Amino acid sequence: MATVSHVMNESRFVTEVTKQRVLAAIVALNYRRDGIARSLRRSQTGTIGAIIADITNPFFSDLVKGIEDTIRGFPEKLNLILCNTEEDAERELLYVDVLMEKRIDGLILAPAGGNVACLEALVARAFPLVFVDRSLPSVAADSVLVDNLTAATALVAHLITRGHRRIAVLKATLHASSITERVQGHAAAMAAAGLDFRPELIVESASSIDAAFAGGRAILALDPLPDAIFCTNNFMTLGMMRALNEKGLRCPQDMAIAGFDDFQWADAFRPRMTTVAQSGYDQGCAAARLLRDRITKAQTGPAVHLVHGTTLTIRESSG
Amino acid sequence: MATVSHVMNESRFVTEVTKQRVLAAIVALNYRRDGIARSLRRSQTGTIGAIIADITNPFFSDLVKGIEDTIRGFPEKLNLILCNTEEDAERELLYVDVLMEKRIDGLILAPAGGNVACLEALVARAFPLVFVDRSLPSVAADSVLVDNLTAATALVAHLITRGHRRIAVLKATLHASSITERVQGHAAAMAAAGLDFRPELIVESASSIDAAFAGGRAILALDPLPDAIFCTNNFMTLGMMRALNEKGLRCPQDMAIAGFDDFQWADAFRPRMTTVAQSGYDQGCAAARLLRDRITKAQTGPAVHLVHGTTLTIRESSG
DNA sequence: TCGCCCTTGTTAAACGATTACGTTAAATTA
DNA sequence: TAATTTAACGTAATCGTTTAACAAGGGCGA
Repeated sequence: MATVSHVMNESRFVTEVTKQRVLAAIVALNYRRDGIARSLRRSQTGTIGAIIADITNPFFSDLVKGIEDTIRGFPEKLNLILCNTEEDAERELLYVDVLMEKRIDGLILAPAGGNVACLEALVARAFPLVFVDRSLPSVAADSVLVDNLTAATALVAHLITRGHRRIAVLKATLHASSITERVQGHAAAMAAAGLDFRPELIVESASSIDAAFAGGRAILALDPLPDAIFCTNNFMTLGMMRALNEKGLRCPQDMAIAGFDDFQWADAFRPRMTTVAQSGYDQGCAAARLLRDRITKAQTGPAVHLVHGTTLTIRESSG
Repeated sequence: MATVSHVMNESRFVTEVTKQRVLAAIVALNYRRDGIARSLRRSQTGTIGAIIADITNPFFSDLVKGIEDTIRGFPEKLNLILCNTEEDAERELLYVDVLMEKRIDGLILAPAGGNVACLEALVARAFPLVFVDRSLPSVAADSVLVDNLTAATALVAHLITRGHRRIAVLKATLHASSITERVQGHAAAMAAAGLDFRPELIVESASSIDAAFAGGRAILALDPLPDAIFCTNNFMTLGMMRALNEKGLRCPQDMAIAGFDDFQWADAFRPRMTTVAQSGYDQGCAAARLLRDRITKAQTGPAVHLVHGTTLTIRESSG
């Protein structure tokens, strides 16, 4: 029994002849070792969790793809359990609980916000946790993010250089740091250009295309109309375009649009969208690597924070 | 110890007072039960696997979303392990192996093809398995599919009624039943219209946007050019559009296009695409329900096959 | 030849739950 | 009062591995 284990794990020398006998028996009996019993004994499961907002959002599916592609390359065979919170903090908490009960080795999380205590408890006992896309300032976990503030500021500044003055924001109502930073970027760019901040130009909607459609309608009901709109993520952009089409307004002739998050098929889009592009894939890869380092204790120091670059992609939608 | 277990599982009567004592101790000690030990003893893990081609493809991310939304509703708390094969049969086999070692309770699979023996062995020992998007005829597992042949035939017939005669196919080189059926649909529609089948009009490329771009170039290098192109999935459509743009050809004026799989944001697409739309989400939900019934033994009969409907959505790209 | 070490293989104690079976005390019956 | 039933909880076996500790056999030097 022990010898079989040592053969399978190469954890001790076994003579070639017995090794062959073991291997032969394994195929003869069609034996597969029980990973559950193994996990119990070794107290590690080779499974990590990813809790994200919505796999349907291309940003997150790219991210998950990055995670998967990366962990597949690791010698320790890791698997990924996927959870969608739909931005619901309660669901997040529930998922964290069941994943911990499943004894995952680590967790990649795009926090919905609001579960600070629970997450602080995790990092307090050195559980491998890495934030992605957003973070919670009070929780000292690793993170991979982009500089939303700077990127959004640059995007809105670009709109201003194109002559737009009344710039509205279609904001996803998330408690995510990423979104609030993007809105702050708008304010910063407006202030820098000496334009006054008008609260009625910030319109919120839930983070889905349908909700954004409604939000877009609200923006188009403003009087006077804005001359440009900044959409804080790709669902917002899509919903906004729908509202624009419904009203028969043309972009960029009647209304300029610029958004956060590029699409994989941006070139099939009309109008071609001016966006801040970020690579969900690369961020997923980086997050997976950080997590692995925590799991293997290759990294035990204080939280490391990676800031990935964004690229302002100017196309025709911004006028 | 036994009493604690019974309190947590409500598996035996326990007086209110001891129950409260147990509960109090649980919070006092911050006790979480170990799901791994539990799984070992009960020999079921509450985890299912989903092996799909590529989470980046909106069809599959919708599908996964459907699975997740559905299993979250089940009383038995199930979790989902996600695996991308990228259409590689070897990777599929590897994933099946490690998932079985992890003792998953069931598996939802979009088979890449080629692992017949292994999958037959699974169903032979009544392991819960459901095919999705494609199936393997010789493996008697549940499935949820669409009628690709009929749908593709109707789509190509539509192109023919629009006056197109030389209709090319940009085919994803998959060994998947779905794709071959779609190509057969093309042949069927052509035959029904008395148009002759020209093998040089079938161009293959791997299932990614980049590969499809190359395939699209190959189609546009044909002499004479086709007057319409049928793209067998959404990656093909995107790649084809890229090739068209590159050559400065306009759709539908210079070339008609029709594709399989709709996009969530089809209305932001230009030209508006004529497509066969299918709901990945609904198929995911259905697959999850079938799997649950197998896991709980609510269903033990012969394989059940669900055929979901498709809708031919005629927009402007087909001319 | 004896003792020692080195090499390989075996035994058994974990891991932390579930659950069949046993036990105790109180309640009921004869 | 003794016997039996019932209610409530406790004991210990079990799931299938890993791995520390032990054992047996062989080679080698003194």
